[in-house]
Amino acid sequence: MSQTVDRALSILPLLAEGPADLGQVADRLGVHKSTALRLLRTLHEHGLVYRQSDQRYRLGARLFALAQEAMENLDIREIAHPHLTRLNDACGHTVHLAVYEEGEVLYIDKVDSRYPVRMYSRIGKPVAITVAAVAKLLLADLPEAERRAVAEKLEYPMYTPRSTPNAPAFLAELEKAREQGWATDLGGHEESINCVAAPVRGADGRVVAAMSVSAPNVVVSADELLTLLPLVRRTADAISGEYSGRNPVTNPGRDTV
Amino acid sequence: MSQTVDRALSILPLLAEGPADLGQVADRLGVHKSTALRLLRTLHEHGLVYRQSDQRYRLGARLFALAQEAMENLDIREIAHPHLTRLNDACGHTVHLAVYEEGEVLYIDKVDSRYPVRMYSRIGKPVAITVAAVAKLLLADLPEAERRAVAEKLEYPMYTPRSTPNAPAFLAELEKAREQGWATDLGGHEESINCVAAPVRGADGRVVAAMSVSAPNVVVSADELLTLLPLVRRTADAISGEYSGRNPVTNPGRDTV
DNA sequence: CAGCTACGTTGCATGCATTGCAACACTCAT
DNA sequence: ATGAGTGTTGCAATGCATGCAACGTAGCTG
Repeated sequence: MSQTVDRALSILPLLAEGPADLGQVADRLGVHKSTALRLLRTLHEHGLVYRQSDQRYRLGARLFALAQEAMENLDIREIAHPHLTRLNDACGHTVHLAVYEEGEVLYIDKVDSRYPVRMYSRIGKPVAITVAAVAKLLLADLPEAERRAVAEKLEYPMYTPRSTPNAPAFLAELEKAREQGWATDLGGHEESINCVAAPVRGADGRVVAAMSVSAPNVVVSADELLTLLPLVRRTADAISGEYSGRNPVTNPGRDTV
Repeated sequence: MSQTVDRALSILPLLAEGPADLGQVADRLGVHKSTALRLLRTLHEHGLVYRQSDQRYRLGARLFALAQEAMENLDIREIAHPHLTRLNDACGHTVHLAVYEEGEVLYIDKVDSRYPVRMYSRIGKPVAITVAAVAKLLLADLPEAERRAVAEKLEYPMYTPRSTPNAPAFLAELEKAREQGWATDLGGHEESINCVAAPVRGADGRVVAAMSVSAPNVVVSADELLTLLPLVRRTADAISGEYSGRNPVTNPGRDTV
Protein backbone atom coordinates (compact mmCIF):
# COMPACT_ATOMS: atom_id res chain seq x y z
CA MET A 1 0.00 0.00 0.00
CA SER A 2 1.03 3.53 -0.63
CA GLN A 3 2.09 5.56 2.36
CA THR A 4 1.50 8.92 0.74
CA VAL A 5 -1.98 8.07 -0.40
CA ASP A 6 -2.71 6.45 2.92
CA ARG A 7 -1.86 9.65 4.72
CA ALA A 8 -3.83 11.77 2.32
CA LEU A 9 -6.92 9.64 2.68
CA SER A 10 -6.63 9.66 6.44
CA ILE A 11 -7.32 13.36 6.24
CA LEU A 12 -10.84 12.80 4.97
CA PRO A 13 -12.41 11.13 8.02
CA LEU A 14 -10.51 13.61 10.12
CA LEU A 15 -12.15 16.51 8.34
CA ALA A 16 -15.49 14.77 8.47
CA GLU A 17 -15.47 15.41 12.21
CA GLY A 18 -15.33 19.10 11.52
CA PRO A 19 -13.15 21.78 9.95
CA ALA A 20 -9.49 21.82 10.92
CA ASP A 21 -6.51 24.04 10.22
CA LEU A 22 -3.17 23.00 8.81
CA GLY A 23 -1.49 22.49 12.17
CA GLN A 24 -4.22 20.24 13.48
CA VAL A 25 -4.13 18.10 10.36
CA ALA A 26 -0.35 17.80 10.51
CA ASP A 27 -0.43 16.85 14.18
CA ARG A 28 -3.08 14.18 13.80
CA LEU A 29 -1.26 12.73 10.81
CA GLY A 30 2.03 12.84 12.62
CA VAL A 31 3.80 14.60 9.75
CA HIS A 32 5.46 17.92 9.16
CA LYS A 33 3.24 20.86 8.37
CA SER A 34 4.69 21.25 4.91
CA THR A 35 3.83 17.65 4.14
CA ALA A 36 0.28 18.10 5.33
CA LEU A 37 0.03 21.25 3.25
CA ARG A 38 0.98 19.47 0.07
CA LEU A 39 -1.41 16.63 0.74
CA LEU A 40 -4.22 19.06 1.41
CA ARG A 41 -3.39 20.94 -1.76
CA THR A 42 -3.66 17.79 -3.78
CA LEU A 43 -6.98 16.94 -2.17
CA HIS A 44 -8.10 20.46 -2.87
CA GLU A 45 -7.24 20.24 -6.54
CA HIS A 46 -9.51 17.27 -6.81
CA GLY A 47 -12.27 19.14 -5.00
CA LEU A 48 -12.35 16.73 -2.09
CA VAL A 49 -11.50 19.38 0.44
CA TYR A 50 -12.48 23.00 0.50
CA ARG A 51 -10.76 25.87 2.10
CA GLN A 52 -13.23 28.07 3.86
CA SER A 53 -12.86 31.77 4.43
CA ASP A 54 -11.08 31.36 7.77
CA GLN A 55 -8.46 29.26 5.98
CA ARG A 56 -9.53 26.09 7.69
CA TYR A 57 -10.18 23.01 5.62
CA ARG A 58 -13.33 20.98 5.39
CA LEU A 59 -14.67 18.34 3.03
CA GLY A 60 -15.49 19.56 -0.44
CA ALA A 61 -18.45 19.49 -2.75
CA ARG A 62 -16.95 17.06 -5.21
CA LEU A 63 -17.36 14.39 -2.58
CA PHE A 64 -21.13 14.73 -2.76
CA ALA A 65 -21.14 14.76 -6.52
CA LEU A 66 -19.05 11.59 -6.60
CA ALA A 67 -21.24 9.80 -4.10
CA GLN A 68 -24.33 10.86 -6.00
CA GLU A 69 -22.98 9.74 -9.35
CA ALA A 70 -21.79 6.44 -7.98
CA MET A 71 -25.15 5.71 -6.45
CA GLU A 72 -27.02 6.37 -9.63
CA ASN A 73 -24.78 3.98 -11.51
CA LEU A 74 -25.52 1.02 -9.29
CA ASP A 75 -27.23 -1.42 -11.58
CA ILE A 76 -29.29 -2.98 -8.83
CA ARG A 77 -30.69 0.44 -8.11
CA GLU A 78 -31.55 1.09 -11.71
CA ILE A 79 -33.31 -2.24 -12.06
CA ALA A 80 -35.15 -1.95 -8.79
CA HIS A 81 -36.39 1.61 -9.08
CA PRO A 82 -39.45 1.08 -11.28
CA HIS A 83 -40.51 -1.81 -9.07
CA LEU A 84 -40.19 0.38 -6.00
CA THR A 85 -42.33 3.14 -7.45
CA ARG A 86 -44.92 0.62 -8.53
CA LEU A 87 -45.05 -0.76 -4.99
CA ASN A 88 -45.39 2.75 -3.67
CA ASP A 89 -48.25 3.36 -6.09
CA ALA A 90 -49.95 0.24 -4.81
CA CYS A 91 -49.65 0.82 -1.09
CA GLY A 92 -48.74 4.49 -0.68
CA HIS A 93 -46.11 3.97 1.99
CA THR A 94 -42.42 4.78 2.07
CA VAL A 95 -40.29 2.25 0.21
CA HIS A 96 -36.56 1.75 0.80
CA LEU A 97 -33.81 -0.13 -0.97
CA ALA A 98 -30.57 -0.91 0.88
CA VAL A 99 -27.30 -2.76 0.35
CA TYR A 100 -24.60 -4.13 2.61
CA GLU A 101 -20.96 -3.33 2.10
CA GLU A 102 -18.11 -4.21 4.40
CA GLY A 103 -19.70 -3.60 7.73
CA GLU A 104 -22.12 -0.90 6.69
CA VAL A 105 -25.67 -0.95 5.44
CA LEU A 106 -26.94 2.01 3.51
CA TYR A 107 -30.01 3.17 1.72
CA ILE A 108 -29.51 3.51 -1.98
CA ASP A 109 -33.04 4.39 -2.99
CA LYS A 110 -36.22 5.65 -1.43
CA VAL A 111 -39.69 6.43 -2.66
CA ASP A 112 -41.50 8.75 -0.31
CA SER A 113 -44.79 8.01 1.30
CA ARG A 114 -47.87 9.56 -0.23
CA TYR A 115 -49.07 10.30 3.26
CA PRO A 116 -48.00 13.54 4.89
CA VAL A 117 -45.49 11.92 7.22
CA ARG A 118 -41.80 12.57 7.54
CA MET A 119 -39.37 9.78 8.04
CA TYR A 120 -35.83 10.37 9.10
CA SER A 121 -33.93 8.44 6.52
CA ARG A 122 -31.94 9.63 3.60
CA ILE A 123 -30.38 8.10 0.56
CA GLY A 124 -26.72 7.46 1.25
CA LYS A 125 -27.19 7.60 4.95
CA PRO A 126 -25.97 4.63 6.94
CA VAL A 127 -28.83 2.56 8.28
CA ALA A 128 -29.45 1.88 11.97
CA ILE A 129 -27.94 -1.51 11.42
CA THR A 130 -29.00 -3.26 14.61
CA VAL A 131 -32.71 -2.65 14.21
CA ALA A 132 -33.59 -1.96 10.57
CA ALA A 133 -35.47 -4.77 8.86
CA VAL A 134 -33.37 -4.48 5.72
CA ALA A 135 -30.16 -4.71 7.73
CA LYS A 136 -31.27 -7.97 9.33
CA LEU A 137 -31.83 -9.55 5.94
CA LEU A 138 -28.54 -8.34 4.53
CA LEU A 139 -26.49 -9.49 7.51
CA ALA A 140 -28.38 -12.74 7.84
CA ASP A 141 -26.99 -13.84 4.51
CA LEU A 142 -23.33 -13.40 5.45
CA PRO A 143 -21.23 -16.47 6.16
CA GLU A 144 -21.53 -17.57 9.80
CA ALA A 145 -18.07 -16.36 10.76
CA GLU A 146 -18.39 -12.90 9.31
CA ARG A 147 -21.88 -12.51 10.66
CA ARG A 148 -20.71 -13.19 14.19
CA ALA A 149 -17.67 -10.99 13.80
CA VAL A 150 -19.80 -8.08 12.64
CA ALA A 151 -22.39 -8.64 15.36
CA GLU A 152 -19.71 -8.60 18.04
CA LYS A 153 -18.20 -5.38 16.81
CA LEU A 154 -21.48 -3.47 16.62
CA GLU A 155 -22.85 -1.17 19.22
CA TYR A 156 -26.43 -1.61 20.27
CA PRO A 157 -27.98 1.77 21.02
CA MET A 158 -31.43 1.58 22.59
CA TYR A 159 -33.30 3.93 20.27
CA THR A 160 -36.49 2.62 21.86
CA PRO A 161 -37.34 -0.08 24.45
CA ARG A 162 -37.88 -2.46 21.52
CA SER A 163 -34.42 -1.97 20.02
CA THR A 164 -32.18 -5.01 19.71
CA PRO A 165 -30.21 -4.88 22.98
CA ASN A 166 -27.06 -6.93 22.29
CA ALA A 167 -25.18 -9.28 19.99
CA PRO A 168 -26.89 -12.57 20.99
CA ALA A 169 -30.32 -11.05 20.51
CA PHE A 170 -29.20 -9.65 17.19
CA LEU A 171 -27.85 -12.98 15.99
CA ALA A 172 -31.14 -14.59 16.96
CA GLU A 173 -32.94 -11.96 14.91
CA LEU A 174 -30.71 -12.74 11.96
CA GLU A 175 -31.36 -16.45 12.28
CA LYS A 176 -35.07 -15.84 12.27
CA ALA A 177 -34.82 -13.55 9.25
CA ARG A 178 -32.79 -16.15 7.41
CA GLU A 179 -35.24 -18.94 8.08
CA GLN A 180 -38.41 -17.12 7.19
CA GLY A 181 -36.96 -15.14 4.30
CA TRP A 182 -38.26 -11.79 5.48
CA ALA A 183 -37.88 -9.46 8.43
CA THR A 184 -39.58 -6.70 10.36
CA ASP A 185 -38.72 -3.76 12.51
CA LEU A 186 -41.56 -3.07 14.90
CA GLY A 187 -40.80 0.21 16.59
CA GLY A 188 -37.16 -0.67 17.12
CA HIS A 189 -35.80 2.51 15.60
CA GLU A 190 -38.57 4.99 16.09
CA GLU A 191 -41.32 4.17 18.52
CA SER A 192 -44.20 4.62 16.14
CA ILE A 193 -42.74 3.28 12.92
CA ASN A 194 -42.94 -0.26 11.63
CA CYS A 195 -41.24 -1.84 8.63
CA VAL A 196 -41.52 -5.06 6.73
CA ALA A 197 -38.69 -6.13 4.44
CA ALA A 198 -37.79 -8.75 1.85
CA PRO A 199 -34.47 -9.72 0.26
CA VAL A 200 -33.34 -9.31 -3.34
CA ARG A 201 -31.16 -12.18 -4.53
CA GLY A 202 -28.65 -12.55 -7.33
CA ALA A 203 -28.34 -15.46 -9.71
CA ASP A 204 -26.34 -17.44 -7.15
CA GLY A 205 -29.03 -17.03 -4.53
CA ARG A 206 -27.03 -14.67 -2.36
CA VAL A 207 -28.72 -11.58 -1.02
CA VAL A 208 -27.54 -8.52 -2.93
CA ALA A 209 -30.00 -5.97 -1.55
CA ALA A 210 -33.06 -5.66 0.61
CA MET A 211 -36.19 -3.58 0.34
CA SER A 212 -38.76 -2.53 2.86
CA VAL A 213 -42.05 -0.77 3.32
CA SER A 214 -42.34 1.54 6.31
CA ALA A 215 -45.35 3.19 7.84
CA PRO A 216 -46.18 4.85 11.13
CA ASN A 217 -48.72 3.43 13.56
CA VAL A 218 -50.98 6.39 13.03
CA VAL A 219 -51.59 5.34 9.43
CA VAL A 220 -51.65 1.56 9.67
CA SER A 221 -51.15 -0.81 12.57
CA ALA A 222 -48.32 -3.32 12.57
CA ASP A 223 -50.77 -6.10 11.77
CA GLU A 224 -52.17 -4.21 8.83
CA LEU A 225 -48.69 -3.53 7.57
CA LEU A 226 -47.92 -7.24 7.71
CA THR A 227 -50.73 -7.94 5.29
CA LEU A 228 -48.51 -6.23 2.73
CA LEU A 229 -45.83 -8.86 3.17
CA PRO A 230 -46.85 -10.99 0.17
CA LEU A 231 -46.80 -7.92 -2.04
CA VAL A 232 -43.39 -6.86 -0.76
CA ARG A 233 -41.99 -10.33 -1.32
CA ARG A 234 -43.41 -10.52 -4.82
CA THR A 235 -41.81 -7.19 -5.62
CA ALA A 236 -38.45 -8.29 -4.22
CA ASP A 237 -38.66 -11.52 -6.18
CA ALA A 238 -39.46 -9.63 -9.36
CA ILE A 239 -36.36 -7.51 -8.86
CA SER A 240 -34.31 -10.61 -8.11
CA GLY A 241 -35.52 -12.23 -11.29
CA GLU A 242 -34.66 -9.27 -13.42
CA TYR A 243 -31.32 -8.70 -11.72
CA SER A 244 -30.16 -12.27 -12.12
CA GLY A 245 -31.18 -12.15 -15.75
CA ARG A 246 -33.57 -15.06 -15.42
CA ASN A 247 -36.62 -13.11 -16.43
CA PRO A 248 -35.07 -10.71 -18.89
CA VAL A 249 -37.54 -7.83 -18.84
CA THR A 250 -40.74 -9.77 -19.23
CA ASN A 251 -42.91 -6.76 -19.98
CA PRO A 252 -42.06 -6.08 -23.62
CA GLY A 253 -40.97 -2.47 -23.87
CA ARG A 254 -43.44 -1.34 -21.26
CA ASP A 255 -41.31 -0.16 -18.36
CA THR A 256 -38.04 0.97 -19.82
CA VAL A 257 -36.78 3.92 -17.78
CA MET B 1 1.46 18.53 -5.15
CA SER B 2 1.85 14.86 -4.69
CA GLN B 3 1.98 12.73 -7.78
CA THR B 4 0.98 9.53 -6.03
CA VAL B 5 -2.02 11.04 -4.36
CA ASP B 6 -2.94 12.83 -7.54
CA ARG B 7 -3.05 9.56 -9.41
CA ALA B 8 -4.98 7.82 -6.67
CA LEU B 9 -7.61 10.54 -6.56
CA SER B 10 -7.95 10.52 -10.32
CA ILE B 11 -9.32 7.03 -9.95
CA LEU B 12 -12.41 8.25 -8.13
CA PRO B 13 -14.10 10.25 -10.90
CA LEU B 14 -13.09 7.48 -13.24
CA LEU B 15 -14.96 4.92 -11.17
CA ALA B 16 -17.88 7.29 -10.74
CA GLU B 17 -18.60 6.72 -14.43
CA GLY B 18 -19.08 3.07 -13.71
CA PRO B 19 -17.23 -0.02 -12.50
CA ALA B 20 -13.87 -0.76 -14.08
CA ASP B 21 -11.31 -3.53 -13.85
CA LEU B 22 -7.64 -3.21 -13.04
CA GLY B 23 -6.46 -2.98 -16.64
CA GLN B 24 -8.88 -0.20 -17.51
CA VAL B 25 -7.86 1.81 -14.47
CA ALA B 26 -4.17 1.36 -15.26
CA ASP B 27 -4.68 2.40 -18.88
CA ARG B 28 -6.64 5.53 -18.08
CA LEU B 29 -4.10 6.52 -15.47
CA GLY B 30 -1.23 5.80 -17.81
CA VAL B 31 0.59 3.65 -15.25
CA HIS B 32 1.62 0.07 -14.90
CA LYS B 33 -0.96 -2.41 -13.69
CA SER B 34 0.94 -3.11 -10.51
CA THR B 35 0.96 0.57 -9.67
CA ALA B 36 -2.76 0.86 -10.25
CA LEU B 37 -3.29 -2.22 -8.11
CA ARG B 38 -1.48 -0.71 -5.17
CA LEU B 39 -3.33 2.56 -5.46
CA LEU B 40 -6.64 0.74 -5.61
CA ARG B 41 -5.69 -1.31 -2.60
CA THR B 42 -4.98 1.79 -0.60
CA LEU B 43 -8.29 3.31 -1.65
CA HIS B 44 -9.95 0.06 -0.73
CA GLU B 45 -8.46 0.04 2.75
CA HIS B 46 -10.05 3.40 3.34
CA GLY B 47 -13.37 2.14 2.06
CA LEU B 48 -13.45 4.55 -0.84
CA VAL B 49 -13.56 1.84 -3.44
CA TYR B 50 -15.25 -1.51 -3.27
CA ARG B 51 -14.42 -4.65 -5.11
CA GLN B 52 -17.54 -6.26 -6.36
CA SER B 53 -18.03 -9.95 -6.95
CA ASP B 54 -16.79 -9.84 -10.53
CA GLN B 55 -13.53 -8.33 -9.26
CA ARG B 56 -14.23 -4.99 -10.83
CA TYR B 57 -13.88 -1.90 -8.73
CA ARG B 58 -16.48 0.71 -7.99
CA LEU B 59 -16.85 3.52 -5.48
CA GLY B 60 -17.30 2.39 -1.90
CA ALA B 61 -19.75 3.00 0.89
CA ARG B 62 -17.41 5.07 3.02
CA LEU B 63 -17.70 7.80 0.42
CA PHE B 64 -21.39 8.16 1.14
CA ALA B 65 -20.84 8.10 4.86
CA LEU B 66 -18.19 10.81 4.55
CA ALA B 67 -20.36 13.01 2.39
CA GLN B 68 -23.23 12.56 4.78
CA GLU B 69 -21.18 13.36 7.84
CA ALA B 70 -19.61 16.38 6.24
CA MET B 71 -22.98 17.75 5.30
CA GLU B 72 -24.37 17.39 8.78
CA ASN B 73 -21.45 19.26 10.24
CA LEU B 74 -21.98 22.37 8.16
CA ASP B 75 -22.80 24.95 10.76
CA ILE B 76 -24.95 26.98 8.40
CA ARG B 77 -27.09 23.90 7.93
CA GLU B 78 -27.45 23.33 11.63
CA ILE B 79 -28.45 26.90 12.27
CA ALA B 80 -30.84 27.07 9.36
CA HIS B 81 -32.68 23.81 9.87
CA PRO B 82 -35.17 24.85 12.54
CA HIS B 83 -35.99 27.97 10.54
CA LEU B 84 -36.63 25.86 7.47
CA THR B 85 -39.00 23.52 9.26
CA ARG B 86 -40.82 26.48 10.75
CA LEU B 87 -41.24 27.95 7.30
CA ASN B 88 -42.51 24.62 6.06
CA ASP B 89 -45.00 24.50 8.93
CA ALA B 90 -46.23 27.93 7.96
CA CYS B 91 -46.68 27.44 4.22
CA GLY B 92 -46.61 23.68 3.69
CA HIS B 93 -44.40 23.75 0.61
CA THR B 94 -41.00 22.22 -0.09
CA VAL B 95 -38.13 24.24 1.38
CA HIS B 96 -34.53 24.02 0.16
CA LEU B 97 -31.20 25.27 1.43
CA ALA B 98 -28.23 25.45 -0.93
CA VAL B 99 -24.61 26.61 -0.97
CA TYR B 100 -22.08 27.48 -3.66
CA GLU B 101 -18.64 26.00 -3.79
CA GLU B 102 -16.10 26.36 -6.54
CA GLY B 103 -18.32 26.15 -9.54
CA GLU B 104 -21.02 23.96 -8.09
CA VAL B 105 -24.24 24.67 -6.26
CA LEU B 106 -25.73 21.97 -4.13
CA TYR B 107 -28.62 21.37 -1.85
CA ILE B 108 -27.59 20.84 1.73
CA ASP B 109 -31.01 20.65 3.29
CA LYS B 110 -34.58 20.07 2.33
CA VAL B 111 -37.89 19.94 4.12
CA ASP B 112 -40.50 18.10 2.13
CA SER B 113 -43.81 19.52 1.08
CA ARG B 114 -46.81 18.56 3.13
CA TYR B 115 -48.71 18.13 -0.10
CA PRO B 116 -48.59 14.79 -1.85
CA VAL B 117 -46.24 15.95 -4.58
CA ARG B 118 -42.83 14.61 -5.46
CA MET B 119 -40.03 16.88 -6.44
CA TYR B 120 -36.92 15.62 -8.09
CA SER B 121 -34.26 17.09 -5.91
CA ARG B 122 -32.07 15.46 -3.36
CA ILE B 123 -29.77 16.58 -0.63
CA GLY B 124 -26.21 16.52 -1.90
CA LYS B 125 -27.29 16.55 -5.48
CA PRO B 126 -25.87 19.31 -7.66
CA VAL B 127 -28.46 21.92 -8.51
CA ALA B 128 -29.57 22.82 -12.03
CA ILE B 129 -27.33 25.82 -11.77
CA THR B 130 -28.55 27.84 -14.74
CA VAL B 131 -32.19 27.95 -13.71
CA ALA B 132 -32.56 27.36 -9.96
CA ALA B 133 -33.53 30.43 -7.98
CA VAL B 134 -31.03 29.65 -5.24
CA ALA B 135 -28.22 29.29 -7.76
CA LYS B 136 -28.93 32.74 -9.17
CA LEU B 137 -28.59 34.32 -5.75
CA LEU B 138 -25.41 32.45 -4.91
CA LEU B 139 -23.69 33.25 -8.20
CA ALA B 140 -24.93 36.82 -8.21
CA ASP B 141 -22.82 37.53 -5.18
CA LEU B 142 -19.53 36.40 -6.73
CA PRO B 143 -17.00 39.01 -7.82
CA GLU B 144 -17.68 40.24 -11.34
CA ALA B 145 -14.75 38.39 -12.87
CA GLU B 146 -15.49 35.03 -11.36
CA ARG B 147 -19.17 35.38 -12.09
CA ARG B 148 -18.50 35.92 -15.77
CA ALA B 149 -15.93 33.13 -15.88
CA VAL B 150 -18.38 30.68 -14.38
CA ALA B 151 -21.23 31.82 -16.62
CA GLU B 152 -19.08 31.31 -19.71
CA LYS B 153 -18.06 27.82 -18.75
CA LEU B 154 -21.58 26.59 -18.00
CA GLU B 155 -23.80 24.67 -20.33
CA TYR B 156 -27.36 25.86 -20.75
CA PRO B 157 -29.64 22.89 -21.19
CA MET B 158 -33.20 23.80 -22.15
CA TYR B 159 -35.10 21.82 -19.56
CA THR B 160 -38.17 23.77 -20.60
CA PRO B 161 -38.88 26.64 -22.99
CA ARG B 162 -38.44 28.99 -20.04
CA SER B 163 -34.95 27.79 -19.14
CA THR B 164 -32.13 30.31 -19.24
CA PRO B 165 -30.79 29.90 -22.78
CA ASN B 166 -27.23 31.26 -22.64
CA ALA B 167 -24.55 33.12 -20.73
CA PRO B 168 -25.71 36.71 -21.43
CA ALA B 169 -29.26 35.88 -20.36
CA PHE B 170 -27.90 34.21 -17.28
CA LEU B 171 -25.72 37.17 -16.35
CA ALA B 172 -28.74 39.42 -16.75
CA GLU B 173 -30.67 37.15 -14.40
CA LEU B 174 -27.86 37.39 -11.88
CA GLU B 175 -27.79 41.15 -12.12
CA LYS B 176 -31.50 41.30 -11.47
CA ALA B 177 -31.21 38.92 -8.52
CA ARG B 178 -28.44 40.99 -7.05
CA GLU B 179 -30.36 44.24 -7.33
CA GLN B 180 -33.63 43.04 -5.90
CA GLY B 181 -32.15 40.74 -3.29
CA TRP B 182 -34.29 37.76 -4.20
CA ALA B 183 -34.86 35.47 -7.17
CA THR B 184 -37.37 33.17 -8.78
CA ASP B 185 -37.48 30.17 -11.02
CA LEU B 186 -40.77 30.13 -12.88
CA GLY B 187 -40.96 26.81 -14.66
CA GLY B 188 -37.37 26.97 -15.80
CA HIS B 189 -36.44 23.54 -14.52
CA GLU B 190 -39.68 21.68 -14.53
CA GLU B 191 -42.59 23.11 -16.47
CA SER B 192 -45.07 23.16 -13.63
CA ILE B 193 -42.85 24.07 -10.71
CA ASN B 194 -42.10 27.56 -9.43
CA CYS B 195 -39.66 28.67 -6.77
CA VAL B 196 -38.96 31.83 -4.87
CA ALA B 197 -35.63 32.26 -3.10
CA ALA B 198 -33.81 34.58 -0.71
CA PRO B 199 -30.15 34.84 0.30
CA VAL B 200 -28.54 34.11 3.67
CA ARG B 201 -25.67 36.46 4.46
CA GLY B 202 -22.69 36.24 6.78
CA ALA B 203 -21.41 38.96 9.08
CA ASP B 204 -19.53 40.60 6.21
CA GLY B 205 -22.66 40.79 4.07
CA ARG B 206 -21.54 38.16 1.61
CA VAL B 207 -24.01 35.49 0.57
CA VAL B 208 -23.14 32.20 2.27
CA ALA B 209 -26.26 30.22 1.35
CA ALA B 210 -29.65 30.60 -0.26
CA MET B 211 -33.03 29.16 0.54
CA SER B 212 -36.15 28.69 -1.51
CA VAL B 213 -39.76 27.63 -1.39
CA SER B 214 -40.99 25.51 -4.28
CA ALA B 215 -44.48 24.54 -5.27
CA PRO B 216 -46.18 23.16 -8.35
CA ASN B 217 -48.75 25.12 -10.33
CA VAL B 218 -51.43 22.64 -9.42
CA VAL B 219 -51.20 23.69 -5.78
CA VAL B 220 -50.53 27.41 -6.02
CA SER B 221 -50.08 29.73 -8.97
CA ALA B 222 -46.85 31.63 -9.46
CA ASP B 223 -48.55 34.81 -8.27
CA GLU B 224 -49.77 33.15 -5.12
CA LEU B 225 -46.32 31.76 -4.47
CA LEU B 226 -44.88 35.25 -4.77
CA THR B 227 -47.05 36.41 -1.90
CA LEU B 228 -44.82 34.23 0.26
CA LEU B 229 -41.78 36.31 -0.66
CA PRO B 230 -41.84 38.49 2.49
CA LEU B 231 -42.05 35.41 4.66
CA VAL B 232 -39.17 33.75 2.82
CA ARG B 233 -37.03 36.86 3.12
CA ARG B 234 -37.80 37.21 6.82
CA THR B 235 -36.78 33.61 7.35
CA ALA B 236 -33.54 34.07 5.41
CA ASP B 237 -32.79 37.22 7.36
CA ALA B 238 -33.42 35.42 10.62
CA ILE B 239 -30.91 32.76 9.63
CA SER B 240 -28.44 35.43 8.55
CA GLY B 241 -28.79 37.13 11.89
CA GLU B 242 -28.17 33.99 13.85
CA TYR B 243 -25.32 32.90 11.61
CA SER B 244 -23.43 36.16 11.82
CA GLY B 245 -24.59 36.70 15.38
CA ARG B 246 -22.03 37.29 18.06
CA ASN B 247 -23.57 34.72 20.38
CA PRO B 248 -24.38 31.67 18.32
CA VAL B 249 -25.86 28.90 20.44
CA THR B 250 -23.01 27.38 22.40
CA ASN B 251 -21.81 24.13 20.94
CA PRO B 252 -21.70 21.55 23.71
CA GLY B 253 -18.63 19.36 24.03
CA ARG B 254 -16.54 20.98 21.36
CA ASP B 255 -12.95 21.52 22.55
CA THR B 256 -10.09 22.94 20.57
CA VAL B 257 -7.37 20.37 20.02
C1' DC C 1 4.50 50.92 17.27
C1' DA C 2 7.79 47.43 18.11
C1' DG C 3 8.17 43.02 19.18
C1' DC C 4 6.24 38.86 19.81
C1' DT C 5 3.98 34.54 18.68
C1' DA C 6 1.41 31.54 15.66
C1' DC C 7 0.46 30.34 11.38
C1' DG C 8 0.97 29.32 6.27
C1' DT C 9 4.29 28.98 2.65
C1' DT C 10 8.59 27.94 -0.25
C1' DG C 11 13.37 25.96 -1.87
C1' DC C 12 16.29 22.44 -1.28
C1' DA C 13 19.11 18.15 -0.10
C1' DT C 14 18.48 13.50 1.56
C1' DG C 15 16.93 9.00 1.35
C1' DC C 16 12.93 6.40 1.53
C1' DA C 17 8.88 4.91 -0.86
C1' DT C 18 6.97 4.35 -5.32
C1' DT C 19 7.52 2.67 -9.68
C1' DG C 20 7.88 -0.56 -13.73
C1' DC C 21 9.51 -4.80 -14.87
C1' DA C 22 9.35 -9.64 -15.22
C1' DA C 23 7.88 -13.83 -13.44
C1' DC C 24 4.17 -16.18 -11.26
C1' DA C 25 -0.75 -17.77 -10.21
C1' DC C 26 -5.16 -18.17 -11.63
C1' DT C 27 -9.59 -18.52 -14.40
C1' DC C 28 -11.93 -19.25 -18.40
C1' DA C 29 -12.51 -20.49 -23.46
C1' DT C 30 -11.18 -22.94 -27.16
C1' DA D 1 -4.49 -29.60 -22.44
C1' DT D 2 -3.13 -25.16 -24.10
C1' DG D 3 -3.39 -20.57 -24.57
C1' DA D 4 -4.89 -15.90 -23.75
C1' DG D 5 -6.69 -13.06 -20.57
C1' DT D 6 -6.69 -11.65 -15.96
C1' DG D 7 -4.72 -10.23 -10.99
C1' DT D 8 -0.67 -10.65 -7.98
C1' DT D 9 4.14 -10.52 -5.84
C1' DG D 10 9.48 -9.69 -5.24
C1' DC D 11 13.00 -6.78 -6.54
C1' DA D 12 16.23 -3.11 -8.03
C1' DA D 13 16.60 1.72 -9.49
C1' DT D 14 15.53 6.42 -8.96
C1' DG D 15 11.87 9.72 -8.95
C1' DC D 16 9.50 11.83 -5.66
C1' DA D 17 7.81 12.81 -1.04
C1' DT D 18 9.74 14.25 3.12
C1' DG D 19 11.49 17.26 6.93
C1' DC D 20 14.20 21.07 7.73
C1' DA D 21 15.06 25.81 8.01
C1' DA D 22 14.16 30.32 6.43
C1' DC D 23 10.78 33.64 4.95
C1' DG D 24 6.27 36.12 4.79
C1' DT D 25 2.32 37.49 7.04
C1' DA D 26 -1.35 38.35 10.34
C1' DG D 27 -2.90 39.08 14.90
C1' DC D 28 -1.86 40.05 19.70
C1' DT D 29 0.21 42.29 23.77
C1' DG D 30 3.09 45.03 26.20
